[in-house]
Amino acid sequence: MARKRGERVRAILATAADLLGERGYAGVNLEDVAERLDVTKGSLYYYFASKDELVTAAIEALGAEWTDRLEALPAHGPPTERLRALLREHIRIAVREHPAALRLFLVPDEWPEPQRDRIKALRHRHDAVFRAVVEEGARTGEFAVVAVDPTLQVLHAGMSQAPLWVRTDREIEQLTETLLKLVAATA
Amino acid sequence: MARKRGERVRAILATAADLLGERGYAGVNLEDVAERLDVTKGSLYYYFASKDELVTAAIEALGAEWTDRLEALPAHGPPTERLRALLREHIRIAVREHPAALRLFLVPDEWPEPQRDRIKALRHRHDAVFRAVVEEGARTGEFAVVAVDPTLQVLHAGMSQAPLWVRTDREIEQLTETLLKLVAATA
DNA sequence: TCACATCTTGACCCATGAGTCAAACTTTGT
DNA sequence: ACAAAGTTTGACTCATGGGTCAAGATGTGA
Repeated sequence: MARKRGERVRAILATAADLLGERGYAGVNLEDVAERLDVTKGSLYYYFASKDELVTAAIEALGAEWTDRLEALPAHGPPTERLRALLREHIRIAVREHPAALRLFLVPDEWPEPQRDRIKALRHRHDAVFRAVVEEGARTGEFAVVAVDPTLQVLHAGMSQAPLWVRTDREIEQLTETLLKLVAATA
Repeated sequence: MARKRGERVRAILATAADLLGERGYAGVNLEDVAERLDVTKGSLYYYFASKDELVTAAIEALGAEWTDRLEALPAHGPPTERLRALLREHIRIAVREHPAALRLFLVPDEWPEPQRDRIKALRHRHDAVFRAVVEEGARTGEFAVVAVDPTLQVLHAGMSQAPLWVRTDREIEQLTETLLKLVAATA
């Protein structure tokens, strides 16, 4: 049944994403992915044609789900509140569910085009969520930014590295408020 | 002569650091490091006992030189100016000289203690340079920060990821000013 | 020129890990 | 109960890459 297959695939992708985050692309071997799932390597090749395929799909799946959750947040209210909610949610997911995601999206430079493009598309969609809010705030004057691009880049950088130092709820709040300063009106 | 040996070692470390940044720890092989230096792998083992030794030394050397240059900046004047100079210099070095340094300091989780400690010490020294300025500014009231730790963390994150998006001088300036907002007094 | 130390080489060993595949096992539909 | 489809296995090949080492090359000093 297709349902069962789908779940199998999802389990594989989730495990691969975990390991990938922990060790980076070159550090992951399919033997270990298989072992964590209590199957053998050959079995993975029944679902995926190659390591690259599996890895790309894993990154894609995690990234898509992540962005889905951000897009599901309420899209009304003042930009400051919406940005705060986005930052908090993103950092929460990173810290609590995917503490190793940092390395995950750091794609090797020498990857084949198609794979890189898929990851790029992912990043683009993720970026758009934050960009919309920042641009709206800048337009209405509620935000004061030096420029939109570097602001977004620092937001992403700060969020993605959060699990390296942040643990507690209080630290999540502090990081969120710190990042909000990037768009705050200055004295 | 000890002088020649020192230069040889430095050349090896620099090459290793480059490759390491491009591909990450697991992606680097000594064969390629050797080839770039026009020697054979065996020769590297005359200077370093193992891959880990070589890699750790390479990270250490690059990191130490980097921090040296930041520490050499003038230590007087108002905190805002000093922080601006630090950010600009750090970003310049990253973008122009070590665009691939991002992966370099992302040490594998399963490394032996001694190696990890050496890298940790490096980061600590680097952090201290920025911390001193931020704390001074916060003390005198020239800076307004949510908390010192998250502020420093976001500064580091933003700087280290700079080469991913920043190229031109103008972009370097914009990123610098954006990061300065993290410590700016709010309206 | 000779002896001694300092490199450098290239062939070698060995473990790891990607990818293959025929055979066996398990479902599912009839 | 049976057959076809779907899934898993484990043993296999092969390339890569860390690490070793004896032999040769290059320098240095007397």
